[in-house]
Amino acid sequence: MFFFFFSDLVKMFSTDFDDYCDFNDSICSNDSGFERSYNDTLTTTPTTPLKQDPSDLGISLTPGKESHARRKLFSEEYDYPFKDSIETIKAFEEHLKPTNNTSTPKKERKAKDPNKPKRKYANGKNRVTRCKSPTQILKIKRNRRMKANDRERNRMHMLNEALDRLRCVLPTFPEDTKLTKIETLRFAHNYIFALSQTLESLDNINSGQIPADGLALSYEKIQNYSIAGEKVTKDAFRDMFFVPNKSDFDETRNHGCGKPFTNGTHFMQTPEGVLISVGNVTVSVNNKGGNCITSTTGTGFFTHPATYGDNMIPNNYYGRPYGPCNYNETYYDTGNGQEEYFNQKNYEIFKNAFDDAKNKRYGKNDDYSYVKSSNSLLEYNQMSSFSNVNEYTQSNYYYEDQRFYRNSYNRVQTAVNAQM
DNA sequence: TAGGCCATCTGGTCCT
DNA sequence: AGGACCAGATGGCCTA
Repeated sequence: MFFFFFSDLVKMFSTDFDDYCDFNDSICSNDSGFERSYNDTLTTTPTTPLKQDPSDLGISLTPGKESHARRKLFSEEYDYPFKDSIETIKAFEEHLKPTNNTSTPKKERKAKDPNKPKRKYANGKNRVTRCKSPTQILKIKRNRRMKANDRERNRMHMLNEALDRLRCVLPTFPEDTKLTKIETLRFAHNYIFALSQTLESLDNINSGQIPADGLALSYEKIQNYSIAGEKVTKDAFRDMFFVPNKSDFDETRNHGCGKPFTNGTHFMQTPEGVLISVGNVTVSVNNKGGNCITSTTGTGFFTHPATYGDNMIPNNYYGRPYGPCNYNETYYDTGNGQEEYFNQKNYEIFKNAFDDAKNKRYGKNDDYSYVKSSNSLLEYNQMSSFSNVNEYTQSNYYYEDQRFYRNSYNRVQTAVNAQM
């Protein structure tokens, strides 16, 4: 990366000598903003423990008293983003330094006279600082401002890098859509919430606190679930998980995206575990190795067609049909007379299918482009701004859960399964 | 052209 | 004094 801007070069080679000196003072000297902020981080030993690991997301799992200590942003290990410009500056400094071949020979220093009394300097109140001219004050201020700008720029770059790392670990889709900052944070919040709820439900099942045929979670429980002191309301929950209003559920077509289960919740207990509906993703965790994520994003395959035969029958669970990892049928009929749970093999299939799907274009409706052109990403995620239900269901493959229509669509490749 | 998103600059505040 | 953090202002880019 090269952060040396043309305007800087103009300054550097400005015809105004004072301007040049100002610039040289602030940038090219040992007191430059770039150099100081970089070198300081290499030499300064911080008094407080720093989060210096670049891979550290800055998240502490052990809550403690928050320290207000200021932290150094960079460490030796950190790949400082302005190295190139620093090297450029250093090179330019070297260029400015007089060489040994100068035509004006250096003056020999006079030897110090040991008998000469040392000059005394005033301290404290008696010390009088030398008056600075307005030009000098201006230079100092300008220098400080440039250094502060530099630090601020670096700080924001670090923040953006952390956001990028966060984006990488979120199961976002479609894959080629980059979440904005606020969307990234919201989604991370929701994702953690969903996972924690899933784990909690599974723990309750395993400990026998909740009967398998009961409801693990309800809206009321969710409402009382507090995250960082903030209560999750019913509407907020719906928005958080990108699901449409329940009234959007199309009974006649018996499909929809991210609709709640027919018991009114997004969580479903099964004898094998728990199902959680998060937008257009269904997460299933059970105790028989059949954990899976099912998504209807059109970015992957439901499973490899050869994995099971045509006698894979969509089941109905409380009126909400779904495929594998379900209540009544915890295995696949492979078509070879074998019953097969999700396993490593299926996981490999998923991975391969997902890679294949990256390059796959879709059919006549060109669903994704339609989604992108019809609604902003925010609407797409929140699913809260749709005034027209049809706009949401869209009559395309993306928002129709193809699992419901397996017989008619015959394994349309619009869903993804993954072993957790 | 308006609105959303983003990067950057800037001055203020708090802390060491 | 200087660094970290914050929020407001501003301008550029992109899209509907």
